[in-house]
Amino acid sequence: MTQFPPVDTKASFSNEELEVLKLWTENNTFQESIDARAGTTPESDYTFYDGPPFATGLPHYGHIVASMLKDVVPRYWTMRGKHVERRFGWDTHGLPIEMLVEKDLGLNGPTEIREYGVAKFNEACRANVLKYASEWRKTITRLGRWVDFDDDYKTMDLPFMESVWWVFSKLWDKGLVYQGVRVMPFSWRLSTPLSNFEANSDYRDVDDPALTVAMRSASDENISFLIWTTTPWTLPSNLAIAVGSDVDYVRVKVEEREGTYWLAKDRVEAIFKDKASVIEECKGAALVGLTYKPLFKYFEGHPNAFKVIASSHVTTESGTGMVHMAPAYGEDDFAGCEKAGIQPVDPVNSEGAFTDLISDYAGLNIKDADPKIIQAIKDNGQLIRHDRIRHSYPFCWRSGTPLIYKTVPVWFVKVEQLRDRMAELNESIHWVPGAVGQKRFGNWLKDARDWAISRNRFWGTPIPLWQCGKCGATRCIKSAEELSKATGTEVSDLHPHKIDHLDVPCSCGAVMKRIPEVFDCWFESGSMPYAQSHYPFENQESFEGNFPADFIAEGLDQTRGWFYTLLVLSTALFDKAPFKNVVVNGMLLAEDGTKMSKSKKNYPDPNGVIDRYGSDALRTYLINSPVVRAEPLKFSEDGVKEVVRSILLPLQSTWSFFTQYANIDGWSPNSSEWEYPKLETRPKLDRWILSVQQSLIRDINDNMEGYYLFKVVPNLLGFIDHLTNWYIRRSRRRFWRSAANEEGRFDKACAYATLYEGLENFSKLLAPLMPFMSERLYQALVRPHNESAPHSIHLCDYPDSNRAMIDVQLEKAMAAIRQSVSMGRSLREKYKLKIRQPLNEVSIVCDDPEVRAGLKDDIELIREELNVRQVHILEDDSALARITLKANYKTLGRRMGKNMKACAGAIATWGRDELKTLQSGHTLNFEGEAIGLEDVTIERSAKEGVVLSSEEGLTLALDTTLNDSLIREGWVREVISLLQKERKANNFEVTDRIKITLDSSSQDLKESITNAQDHICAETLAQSIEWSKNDATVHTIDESNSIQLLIEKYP
RNA sequence: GGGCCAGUAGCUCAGCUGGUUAGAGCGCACGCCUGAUAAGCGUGAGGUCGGGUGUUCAAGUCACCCCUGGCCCA
Repeated sequence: MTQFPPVDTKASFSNEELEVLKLWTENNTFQESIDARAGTTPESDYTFYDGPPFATGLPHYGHIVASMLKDVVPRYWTMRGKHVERRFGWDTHGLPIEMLVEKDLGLNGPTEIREYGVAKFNEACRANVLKYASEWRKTITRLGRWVDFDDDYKTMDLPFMESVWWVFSKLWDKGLVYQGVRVMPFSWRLSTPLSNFEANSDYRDVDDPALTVAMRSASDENISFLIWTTTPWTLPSNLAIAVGSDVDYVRVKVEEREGTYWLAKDRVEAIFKDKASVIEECKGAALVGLTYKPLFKYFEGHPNAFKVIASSHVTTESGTGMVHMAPAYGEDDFAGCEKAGIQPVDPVNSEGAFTDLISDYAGLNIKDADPKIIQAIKDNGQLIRHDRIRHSYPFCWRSGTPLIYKTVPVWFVKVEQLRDRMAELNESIHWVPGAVGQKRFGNWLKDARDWAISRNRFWGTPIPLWQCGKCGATRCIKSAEELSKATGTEVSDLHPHKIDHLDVPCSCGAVMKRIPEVFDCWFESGSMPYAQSHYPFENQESFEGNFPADFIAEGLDQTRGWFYTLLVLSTALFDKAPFKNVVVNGMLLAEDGTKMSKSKKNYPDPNGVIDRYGSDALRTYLINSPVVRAEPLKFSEDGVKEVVRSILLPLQSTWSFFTQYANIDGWSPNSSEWEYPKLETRPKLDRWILSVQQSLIRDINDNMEGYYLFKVVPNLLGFIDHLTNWYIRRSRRRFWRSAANEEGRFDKACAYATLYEGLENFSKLLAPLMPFMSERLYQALVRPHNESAPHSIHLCDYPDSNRAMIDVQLEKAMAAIRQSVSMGRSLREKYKLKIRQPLNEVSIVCDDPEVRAGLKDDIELIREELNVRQVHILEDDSALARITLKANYKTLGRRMGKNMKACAGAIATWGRDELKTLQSGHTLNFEGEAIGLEDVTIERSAKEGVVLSSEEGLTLALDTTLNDSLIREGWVREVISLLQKERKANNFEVTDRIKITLDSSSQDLKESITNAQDHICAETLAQSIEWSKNDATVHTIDESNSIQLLIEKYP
């Protein structure tokens, strides 16, 4: 009869996982895991927010890491009894999809999109944005992530967009929204601002004019300030000169030139070679406030302008160290002038031509105007140098024209006003790792600036502001219904092309039109807590009961992204932090440390890795990597393989071992044939492994509750070592031996019960991390024998540590035993004595009486492991080791101070006598200070044939002398081992009986074997041993003895 | 240019509020057990803790400066 399904150790983990997926789908297990925990109290709810990804490409490792975190934590809390809803989110608006669609349609920028038709364009975006959604679903599901794809949220859904409007309207009502300008990369060819990302995508090396221009002091015609620029067209808009406060400046007289010039000291040689002589020198701060005559007349009299101002961005690496400031055309210029109270002027239109403000060049493209401007300065005598420079400059990646930086009107949210409160609320968030929240995020909050939330694009949530062309009134529309009422038109879609034709009547009698901008898509993802539930239009109660989220997870790059926008909006709306716990993951790099790159193919396809090693292995590899501590991970397929080797295979092997023997013995947890022994009646080894397991459960729960996920796998590895390399190894014989008598049968029952409980608990511990392997264990071991057990492990409760089962003394003693065995092996290695060679005795010395008692209690175990006839546990090691004492710097350091070195020197001369004094409770004196037992550490040096492990306070000596009896016993062990190997080589079942035929030329060996015949037969399940000549392989036992052996199955 | 993180064995990483023999895994060398497992087990070699200066009786750990790499911002 088979109680447990046999384990196919040849099967691939990946294929077995597919079976598990099938099981979950058939039983609708995910949904049940949520429903089963649905409680009536808010405390039973655990809220998780999914940060929405963009599905404009296939999921890569970064998404897989995030998905894994977003699965492990919710699974854990579900098993802890929480009701955890998990809705998948999609980011659907914004540039990534617009760019793809532009490319598909062969369009170039806003002008062409308008010609093509915004409606058609937007519908194309809508149709394409979820192109990869099914691939995503497939990969994420295969990874084992449980998340609801059916009840997902998309930022382009009407309810979502309507909630975004509501969020915005709240900000509007609170007076947190205003219109301003911002300097952005701008393509005059396409008449549109670009994102920084776009501006970075096409840098080219180009030649540009580099002008050094003299700005004449307003008070003294003969003094000039030297500025430098590569964009002559910005000179008519110059409004200030910036200097660095701490930079050294000089005024110089130059050979063959009239007047004197101010410039940075470090730049004199670069500009004037050796022709300049210094007249005056000072720090930049001393120049601030000096005034100069405008280079052109167009903006004469501009308030606060034409002064020297201080700015932190000034360097002396190029130019003159005095920076030309045209605030409309550079971000630094803008910021510097804003501080100095200088409003920007912008005489360039959106096609890149000068406006009427610059009367001489009106209508001329700025690049075409460059030569004329240069000529004008030259004619004035203010052009000091005219060079050409080759530098890297951004180009419009669409039209191939040079970009300019230019102010554009933008809608802002007043984040600066919320800044302090945001920092306070941030304190309440549990960040993992902590430094990301305190340092990186905290610093970012400290100098947060107002947030530009508008974009001049098409596919997005429109900003719901309508403005009157006549009176200038602005109205914020708060819902689809309000828009319907105001316009008398049914509204079922809020996208710009569906509503922009709707005019809202103004109280002045004219009509209001919607402003052209759409929201920055970060505004939408920051609105996600409200918008995914269509709050406040629906689900008011459930939202308010579950806000803020218990947990979110995203990558380090989201510090300025999602984490930030969530906090801004929740602070403004609810004065609350939007989430309580956040795990931040690092970036994934290719194995060589460079960025993962599709074109370089420097990383393996994720689906391929899952096919080869399975999702459990990939998940475990990732969660045990630096990436979970927000550090970068160099992804290595070998690392995934290593997880299979170090965790999955040992575990499978243990499972298979258990199954094999349980089926032979007909054991099952509720079998009427077998007694089920109480824990306290079981042998020490059993109580030990279960104690270790309870300690493990305690540690894992502590780490999971603190979201320290990276600490979990090392815990698991430690347990697997204890289980396989000690518990099972030590228990093998217990499973195997015949259970003929009462005692043997009871011991066997203990072993089965213990290993079974160990495996059951361990599989539950693994469940959140390795949902597949744990399910397989559960289905094979637990389900068939417990009708009331839930049908999936993921419906079970997570193990809670039973402190009563933890026996600290026992764990300590066992650690000492393992250490002793390891030391014994080390000595055998040193003296080339293999384990099969029995030895006379080993002595173990330990000064801790409790550990000593533990060792004594398990003397038989040590005897067996080290294959010695006698084990002595001793208190006094004077026969084995020399002793020196050493100062305990930690306790003495503070007391001794400068005397520490002398004191350590004195203690080093002490020996056994001094130690005895200290051990008897007395103290010794050093320069007036009393030194007690706590203040010294005992250092032992081994005598010959002895090893020491100071860590465990253990000393071990091995008697390495051999005699005839020991040698002969070794031969027998050797022969048994050869016979077992032979059984295995012949693929015999472990229960097969055999017949042995031996042949040897050595009379001594024959004699020894004959004397031990019964023992050999019992060990190898042999019915008989015969001697006869045969030509089997010759096995060497030692220099003078060899043997040939044959075995056959006994009929 | 700024903020943050990292730099420890050939590789990937631990190392608590400073305390004296700096650890683990992989790889390497050598060896070993086995009636679950060779995708096993053990032992060993291997480090001027990125560089410098300082604080201290004592620095991988604290401070300052510099170098290299990453993320974000400018």
